[in-house]
Amino acid sequence: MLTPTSVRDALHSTGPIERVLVQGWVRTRRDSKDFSFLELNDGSCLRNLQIIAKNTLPNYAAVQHLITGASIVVRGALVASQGKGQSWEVVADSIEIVGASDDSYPLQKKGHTPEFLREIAHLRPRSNLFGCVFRVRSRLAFAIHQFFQERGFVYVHTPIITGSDCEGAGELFRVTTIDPKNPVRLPNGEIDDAKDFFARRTYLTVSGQLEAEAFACALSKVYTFGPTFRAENSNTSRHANEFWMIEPEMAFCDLNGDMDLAEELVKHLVRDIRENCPDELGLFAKFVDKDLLARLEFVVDRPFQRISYTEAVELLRKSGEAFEFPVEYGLNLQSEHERWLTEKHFKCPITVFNYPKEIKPFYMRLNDDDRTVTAMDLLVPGIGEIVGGSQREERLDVLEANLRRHKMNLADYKWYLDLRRYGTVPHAGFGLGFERMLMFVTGVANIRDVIPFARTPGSAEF
RNA sequence: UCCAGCGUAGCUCAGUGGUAGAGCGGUCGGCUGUUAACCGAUUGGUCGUAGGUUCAAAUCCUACCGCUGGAGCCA
Repeated sequence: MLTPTSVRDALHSTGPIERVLVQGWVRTRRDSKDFSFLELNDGSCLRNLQIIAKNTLPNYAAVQHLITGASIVVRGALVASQGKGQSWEVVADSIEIVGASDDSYPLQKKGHTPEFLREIAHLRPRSNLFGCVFRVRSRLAFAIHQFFQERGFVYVHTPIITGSDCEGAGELFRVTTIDPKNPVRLPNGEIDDAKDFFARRTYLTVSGQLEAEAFACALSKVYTFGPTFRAENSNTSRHANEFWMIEPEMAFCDLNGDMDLAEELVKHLVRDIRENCPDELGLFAKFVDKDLLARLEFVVDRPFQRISYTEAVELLRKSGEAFEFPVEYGLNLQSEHERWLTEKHFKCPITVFNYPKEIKPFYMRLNDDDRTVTAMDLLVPGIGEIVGGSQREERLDVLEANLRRHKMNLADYKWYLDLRRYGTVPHAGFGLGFERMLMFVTGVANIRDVIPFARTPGSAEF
């Protein structure tokens, strides 16, 4: 019984192999006089394996009708190629046609636009571009775990269904088993949430941060890595309603430690992908973003710039640039402002920290100036915000005051306040958008093209 | 959700008031250790949908749908 060899392993062979078994999908066929060339791809790598199908094969007539998309199992010999372009090829003894394809198969061997491929999300991983994207996605996820595990972080699975509805991170999807045609109602006519499955209102999580804080205040260094849901009607290339997020949280850590970790993480991930996915990056550099390799090198080589919000506002005001939106202390930085800072002024990733307390959520730690909180946003060229984080308010009285100032119900946060009541410690963390990081390392410009089956407003077909 | 642009063959696009087009793909044939192969022929259309203007609409107008880019929200 011959065990299958992947295309990747076959192409990396150090010598000829008398008997190999390879299987996959036909990318293209070229006929020669007495034989046919088949390009076989099995997704194990970007490159195809060339199969020589001689006209002495009993099913040669059928082989000559193989077109793009067909699946085959090939038995034969791996030999040094006579042609240019590849060092190894398989001379087939037999070709079993497992599943034929026909002329309605939408993928051609020529380039397709990502927009078209998005409409056939079930077939697009068979394209070169998306095969590369999803191999890199897998490697990036692995590199994230590796980074944290090597540094003693504990992986925490925070809940996907959550009861807290006011984390300040946007609109939430409701989770309910209430029959919309026949809900149990209160005397005042409102739906009785106490009769719902969890005996309260529940939602899909918008962040695992609050739960991660609880675990950081026990296991010291933790991280989450899981799906996140936002019900915002966002129609941009950087937003999806279901996305993955990495949220480290560290006890006994301040904002500087937090910024150090974010910078170290981003650099580690870029370095890892450069080292482990060179073929994929080569394809992105060729067909997606010509400046990709130079930008990634730049990121690895140089320290990220760090400036306070106040300094950023000063720089923007002195820039002489005609911005569409006003630059003023106390206002949020607009996309155009962030872009100017990272793309035009510093030309590298930057971390902006210490934002006015009025524009940031309740859990961020108040600075001694009483005006700013220890927020930090890591901005990268081309994408904008990739990391958002802060040192958390660990002082019980200040946190309670924050909750009141944000008009939030203290009783809903009893367990969160307990963390400050019993053995409170300074702690900090951030959220890294997994897809945004993937966009950054691949150069792919639309978030819908780095998610296997994207969920965006009006779109959940697959 | 707001602003702008675009919907023509399976794909990428040209056609901007007067006969529906090209390249690629598919099919057939030729040539050939080819490799985004090459050469010839051929196939292929509710011009996004519905109204309207006009002798005549892919082309002009209106609405709707879809997609793309930008903005807001943020990861």
